[in-house]
Amino acid sequence: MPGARVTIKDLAKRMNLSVSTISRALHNHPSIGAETTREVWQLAKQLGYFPNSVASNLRRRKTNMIGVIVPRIDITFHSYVISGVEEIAYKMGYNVTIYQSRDSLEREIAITSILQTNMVAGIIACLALETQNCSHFSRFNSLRVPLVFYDRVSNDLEASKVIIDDFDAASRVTQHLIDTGCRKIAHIAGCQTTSIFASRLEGYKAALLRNNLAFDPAMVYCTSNLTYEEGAKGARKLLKLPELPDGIFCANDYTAIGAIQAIKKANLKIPDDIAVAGFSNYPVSTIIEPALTTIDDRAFEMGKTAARMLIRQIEERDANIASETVVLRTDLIIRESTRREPVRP
Amino acid sequence: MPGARVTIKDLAKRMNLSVSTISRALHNHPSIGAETTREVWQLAKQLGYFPNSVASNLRRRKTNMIGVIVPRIDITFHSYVISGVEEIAYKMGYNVTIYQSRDSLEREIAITSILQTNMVAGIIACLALETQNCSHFSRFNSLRVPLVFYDRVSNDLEASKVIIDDFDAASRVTQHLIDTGCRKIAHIAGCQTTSIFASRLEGYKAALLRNNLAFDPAMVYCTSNLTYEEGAKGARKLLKLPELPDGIFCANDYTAIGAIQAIKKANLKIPDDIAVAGFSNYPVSTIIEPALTTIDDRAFEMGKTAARMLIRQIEERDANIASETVVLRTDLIIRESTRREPVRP
DNA sequence: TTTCAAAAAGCAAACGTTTGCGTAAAATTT
DNA sequence: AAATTTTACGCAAACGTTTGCTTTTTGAAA
Repeated sequence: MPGARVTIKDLAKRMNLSVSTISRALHNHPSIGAETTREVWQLAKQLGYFPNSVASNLRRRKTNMIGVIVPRIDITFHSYVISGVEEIAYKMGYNVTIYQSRDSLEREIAITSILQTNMVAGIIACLALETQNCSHFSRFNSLRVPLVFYDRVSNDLEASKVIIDDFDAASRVTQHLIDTGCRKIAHIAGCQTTSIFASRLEGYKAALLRNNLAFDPAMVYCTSNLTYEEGAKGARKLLKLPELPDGIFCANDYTAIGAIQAIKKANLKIPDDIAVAGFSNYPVSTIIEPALTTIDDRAFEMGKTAARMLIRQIEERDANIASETVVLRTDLIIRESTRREPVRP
Repeated sequence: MPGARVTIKDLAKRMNLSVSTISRALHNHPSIGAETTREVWQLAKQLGYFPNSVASNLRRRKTNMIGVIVPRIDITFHSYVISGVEEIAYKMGYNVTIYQSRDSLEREIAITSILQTNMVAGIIACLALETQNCSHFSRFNSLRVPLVFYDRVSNDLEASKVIIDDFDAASRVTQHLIDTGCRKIAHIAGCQTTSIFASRLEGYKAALLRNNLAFDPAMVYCTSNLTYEEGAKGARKLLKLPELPDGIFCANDYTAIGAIQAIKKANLKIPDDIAVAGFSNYPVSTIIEPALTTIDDRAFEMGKTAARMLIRQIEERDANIASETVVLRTDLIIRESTRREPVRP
């Protein structure tokens, strides 16, 4: 950024003061006279001075940059999280730089290197689907760069986390399906090496067992990506079972919507023949017909919380905060896709 | 970022070489012996050296940071643009930092100041709805920081732009409605002080006139935000007109979806009673029933293009590229919401 | 008037790189 | 063998701040 950038030195020269005095004046340091301080500020404004944060960062050996690693920005959930992070960061004087791992471990590793050379003050990350081992993040422990994982987190690394209780949420959705009379509930599941999706499956199972309903592995369709297409495909497959399910709990809203459309195409009624529930409360869940029952995963809140936790750790580094884990409350949002007369046998 | 960070000095000490030699070796400078270079790299790796880009940026007086200002991250369109920007930036070795203006002029101004102190190498921005006057961006001209606007651009400022031809696209959508037999076409419009929305209205008008159809101001419903709710509200209002429209062109997909649901609620058939078209080709436009005819505004492409243009300007600064404007091709995507038998009177 | 403390400002080093210029040794040419 | 070029590296300043320590100035106490 060349051009005629005004520096602290220019101000010093113009006022016959030393650069240290100018610097202190601009920080309203008490050891500088009130009069001088005022004049410095005035001249700075007049000359269009802007502090150079690069120089400042170098000297102070810290930046106000928060590095955020998301699988993809254009997934609704993550765009909400980022929005929340930016909201808090902006208020607190931090900048947010974004990197997409695109669910690739290789890329995630490369990004951690970039973050290290960029001297970020802290990191917020959601692990790539491919990532099993998080050793590439461990360097930040020794560098004492705080790290907050959200949603897809790592358990084999000392780091803060903000998550939802996927087990509990899944179990509540399933219970809701049961409460509305479903007895043969299928599940369209995500990649089972990812803990949140494994937990959702477990929550589903637990609810079944709790209600003395048999768990049937044939009723679980595993996807790798939880896309709309996979949802539709899963539903079509479930519809070919000898015994049709009367409810489907999908591990996210995309698959739920795919499933709904596949079911409608098969001329079955939702929720009467099959009730469908999703997970995430994406905006589209109110658009689909019937509107989708789902779990609000509080993405925006998750972003804000992650940012607050991170900034606190950055600023109270001396306090050496032990890493903490926050579990956000989730809400079950009941809509038309499961709204049928409660049946009590 | 404290902790035991290894610097170039440490390497120099360990190898009894000067820091300049190390620096050059790490850049594979030809004036350093091949043997030495190899050894330096090896030691760097062994000691876990990472360059400090803050120091490097200061010395080189430039960063590899691209500042992106979007109205909101969680709007589908912008999240796609950002994704495209990040994609290119990552490949070219640039970092992307994101700021949300939340359509507030005040905040947009504050962000430009932040970008200036952060010494960004270049800026990609979509103007806030509130922004009429862009003088707060003009500082980057004198600082010689390249600037690329996308979608909502400014005409009273020397800067590159990547846009779509809103007039043409709107005119094509409208023509399509006419071709399918619509004769009384309404328009749900965006905020008319924003040029893209004004152009869409103009394109709509032009198509009408070209086909000898009267333009009726009562057939235009102006919204400020183009939200789902406003779309529904606009449709309800249009349905109360003495003469019902037989087609509605909506300035974006959100309003189109709102309109579709309002129309369905009024027990009118889409597209038979009223055909509906949107603008943007959001994912939800394939989910809504009937699927929505719309314009693909190529958001991801727009982001990639903006990033490429910006980076070229950053790197060829000497060449002093005159600002350029790129108009992206748009595609009319025809779906069920307008698919009716072509009527030729 | 001398003494001393407080207030206000300056000096200079440091942050970790990059880079123009200078120089010694080695290799090449006369 | 001397002169010249090439190769490989070092010196030191610079980028724009921040900050520990020192110095000067001012006003009050002795």
